[in-house]
Amino acid sequence: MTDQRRAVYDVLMGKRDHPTAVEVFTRVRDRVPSISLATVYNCLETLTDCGLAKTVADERGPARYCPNLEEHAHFFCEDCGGVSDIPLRSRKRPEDVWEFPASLIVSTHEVAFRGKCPKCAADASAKAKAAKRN
Amino acid sequence: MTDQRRAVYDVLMGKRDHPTAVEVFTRVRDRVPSISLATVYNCLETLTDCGLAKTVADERGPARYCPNLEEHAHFFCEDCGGVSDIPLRSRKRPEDVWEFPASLIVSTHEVAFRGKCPKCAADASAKAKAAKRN
DNA sequence: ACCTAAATAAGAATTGTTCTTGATAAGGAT
DNA sequence: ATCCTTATCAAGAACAATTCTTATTTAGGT
Repeated sequence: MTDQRRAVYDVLMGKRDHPTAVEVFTRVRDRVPSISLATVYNCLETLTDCGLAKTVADERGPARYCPNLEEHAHFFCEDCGGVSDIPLRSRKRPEDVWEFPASLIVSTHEVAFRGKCPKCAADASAKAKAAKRN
Repeated sequence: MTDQRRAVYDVLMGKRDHPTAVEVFTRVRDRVPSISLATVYNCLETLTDCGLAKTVADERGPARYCPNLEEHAHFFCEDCGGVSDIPLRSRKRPEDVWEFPASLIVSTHEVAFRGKCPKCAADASAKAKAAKRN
């Protein structure tokens, strides 16, 4: 655990959103001004290899990083671009919903939902109402 | 529907695997030798916009394309790199397994599983047995 | 203090995809 | 049939995100 790795880890834990590597880079430079983007990538990879963070793939956009180690899915808001965690219901498993062929071995899964977050959904319906009145 | 689009569509339907844009490109050149990769990208985008195909994002690898319009998840084999479709159990929904905050509106989801396909799982266990004997 | 292995910084290189530009073609109006 | 409008295409440049390469720095063990 080097200075750089500690700083990257602290940044990730400090604001528990889902920053991209570049966002981590800009945040971490406050503490380690000499750090390079490549090092941030290296540190993030090291942390995920150690199981201290997870990567969140957002389609073709930049990868995001997540300090939530619980099993969970991700929700991507189409309007504001925000990312949030969606927990698994207790005692439920993906196998309850999808039908796997026998003898297929599943080791991991990634689940992404897209739509409107509560805030953007409210904004959109408020806007729709306003349009109706005119 | 132009020649190029028809050819791309036929390639996608002909061999119902999950080709990348480059794979589609090499296959479609048999029929339309003058086609360019950029046109293949354009055609694939047009087809997905029309709802005739779906894109399958494989982490940071190249995007793949899928002619299966049914709702389904994807399985990525860690060993052979193969991609296969995983159907939803009848009358089951992702909402059965994940807990969404109220007033969040989900419009789409993408589900990816990783692990070993039946073939690679069999190969791996055969190899493990062989190693045990020695 | 020295040696070795690992981590870092800097920037080049790579990969997959999108954009730009001018050329080409298709369909409708004259 | 010719012109006009619009969409599509081909080619390659541009782009963004990430990875690789190389030399330098650092830390820990002898």
